[in-house]
Amino acid sequence: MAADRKSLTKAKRAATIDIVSRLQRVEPQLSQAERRVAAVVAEDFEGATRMTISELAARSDVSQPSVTRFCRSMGCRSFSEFKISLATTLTVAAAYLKSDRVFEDDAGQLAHTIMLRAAGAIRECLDQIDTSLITRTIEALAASHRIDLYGQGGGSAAMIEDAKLRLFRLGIPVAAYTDGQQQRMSASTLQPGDSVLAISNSGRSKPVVEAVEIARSFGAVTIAITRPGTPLADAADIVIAVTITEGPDITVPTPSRYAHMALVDTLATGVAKKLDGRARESLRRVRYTLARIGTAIPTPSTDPTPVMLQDTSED
Amino acid sequence: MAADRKSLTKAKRAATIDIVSRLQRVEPQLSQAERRVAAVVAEDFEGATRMTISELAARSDVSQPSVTRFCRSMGCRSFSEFKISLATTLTVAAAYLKSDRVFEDDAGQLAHTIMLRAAGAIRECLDQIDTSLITRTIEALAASHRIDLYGQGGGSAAMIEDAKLRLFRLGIPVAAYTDGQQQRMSASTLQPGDSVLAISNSGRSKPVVEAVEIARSFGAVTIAITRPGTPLADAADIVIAVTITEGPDITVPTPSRYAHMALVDTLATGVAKKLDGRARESLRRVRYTLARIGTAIPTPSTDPTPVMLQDTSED
DNA sequence: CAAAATCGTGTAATTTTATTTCAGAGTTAG
DNA sequence: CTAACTCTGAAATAAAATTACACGATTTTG
Repeated sequence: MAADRKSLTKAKRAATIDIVSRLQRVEPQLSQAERRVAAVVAEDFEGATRMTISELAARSDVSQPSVTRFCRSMGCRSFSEFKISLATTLTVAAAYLKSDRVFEDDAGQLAHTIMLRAAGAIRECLDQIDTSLITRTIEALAASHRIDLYGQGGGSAAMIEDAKLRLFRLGIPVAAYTDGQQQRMSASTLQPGDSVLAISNSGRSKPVVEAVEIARSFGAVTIAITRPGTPLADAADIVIAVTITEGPDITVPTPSRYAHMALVDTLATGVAKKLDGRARESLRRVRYTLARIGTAIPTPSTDPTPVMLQDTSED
Repeated sequence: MAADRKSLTKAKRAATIDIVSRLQRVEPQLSQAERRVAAVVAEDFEGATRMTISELAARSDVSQPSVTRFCRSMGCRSFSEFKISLATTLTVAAAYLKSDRVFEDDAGQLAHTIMLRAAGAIRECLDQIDTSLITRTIEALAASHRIDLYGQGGGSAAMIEDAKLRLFRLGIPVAAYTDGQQQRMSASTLQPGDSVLAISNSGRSKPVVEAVEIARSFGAVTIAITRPGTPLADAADIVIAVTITEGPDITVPTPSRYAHMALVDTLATGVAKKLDGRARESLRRVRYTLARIGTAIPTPSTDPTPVMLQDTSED
């Protein structure tokens, strides 16, 4: 009884965190009926959050009071408190703890998991960036006569492509290379006043590292968005270090791309602000041109579509 | 039909997430009593998850049925469902914007703004997706003999490129076209059993719309990730509607790309789960091959770097 | 402008859900 | 074998949530 009271007190605080692992921990101390409830809950955590006490009791083949007792044993004051705690736990778990258990049956769950992780990556990135490096990078890019972008492999290649557009729109001479050979070739034509921006999640893409080393040897400012402590990080002048937690499930795409893209957006916007007049004029021209060609003629309907929507320059 | 889809979407969405932004969105449509409830909830989301209906009614100074009606207006079937949804949302929200970091300098503020908006776009997307369409799309893609990806303009082109990699890694014959001419050419070689996935933020990229129409006429399943009510949305069989709030500043890249990428990741993961064995084997081979060539040889140092990090397949 | 229809709201009834009480069954210890 | 104890569910109770309904305010319509 004394132990009971004590655990209850402790539970009070712990109840807000991780019901799932708590369930596993206290499981041996549960009575038979309670254990049956635990089993049913464990079998479908998600569903448990939507059950009423009578439903759960019926499924567990125990009485309703036993369910209430179970909740108390779990450190919750009531059944509904238990449900709320469980729901909270599951949400966190979806993204971080049980990352490879993706509910294939429910597309909503899947989307939820993926997107939560994506947003998490961006947040993680925001938490760890060194703003002084961002400032330096923006200055370097804004002052560059020419910018080369290097990335290899699918994810980074796409990000490089996107980065090209971001900078290109500002009227900066920029080129993106995803091929190792071309990267090295381009790198050897760089000179002081030029910059290289290399993106690699692993930081171990050999061609990229080599190209960066070449670029550096020719006096270009080399900037890398990558993991710290990797060959690429060692090779570059300015290293924007990003470490994103990866899930173990290989079928889930890495969320680091979101962080990289967010960084590129930040840099591009920073450069745009720095160049202001010039960049704005470039952007204006790009938009104007696109509005006239290669686009469906805006339907003059009653549709109150804002002008923005007819702009395809952001496609 | 439009009304049909809309109501279906709304009903389906109920089970999904982000009550908070939905609250803000539907707020103007609420009645006076409901709005009072909304105000009380908004004032203390956290606390609302622990209130009973009578408590909430008393605090809002409305009757209990009004609270129930409020929950229905929010797309929940019952008060308790509302509470669970709210609890989930809060947890998600915490994960999305829990960066307590305060930035003093300009670069930091910039990064903060950009990244918050990026995360916001993903959340917005999560809030508005119709999960049944996601399911249908995953099924269509998984069953396809061949998949064509169309996107034009910078942002979408990069996303298409990324999507190609995601699907390609699963062992699916996939091709990405960013050129209008090529899109049309490829589209006319499609046949029943093939699919097209088109991405466009504006939904008005003429070549893409035309290519989709051609593909459709040849019996391919056409899927579009775009804004609802646009030419592209009209042209495709399955429309995954995404409307992302755009900022007025033209120097800031559109955040819709994050949403599109997240959707592609969701679809790709869904397809991977569906194909499971086959996809896993493909992924394994891709990784194995990449681990042997084109990569820096892992330094056999004391560095406790997990194996994952030496994998460049996700670059 | 008045009658009708509609909408929003609360009261009261009803149903559903959760908790407490209590007694019986099973278990262990002396 | 019995006393003390634990576990459990039935039943009672309390609480919570929903439905049905009616009243008053507003808008619509002839």
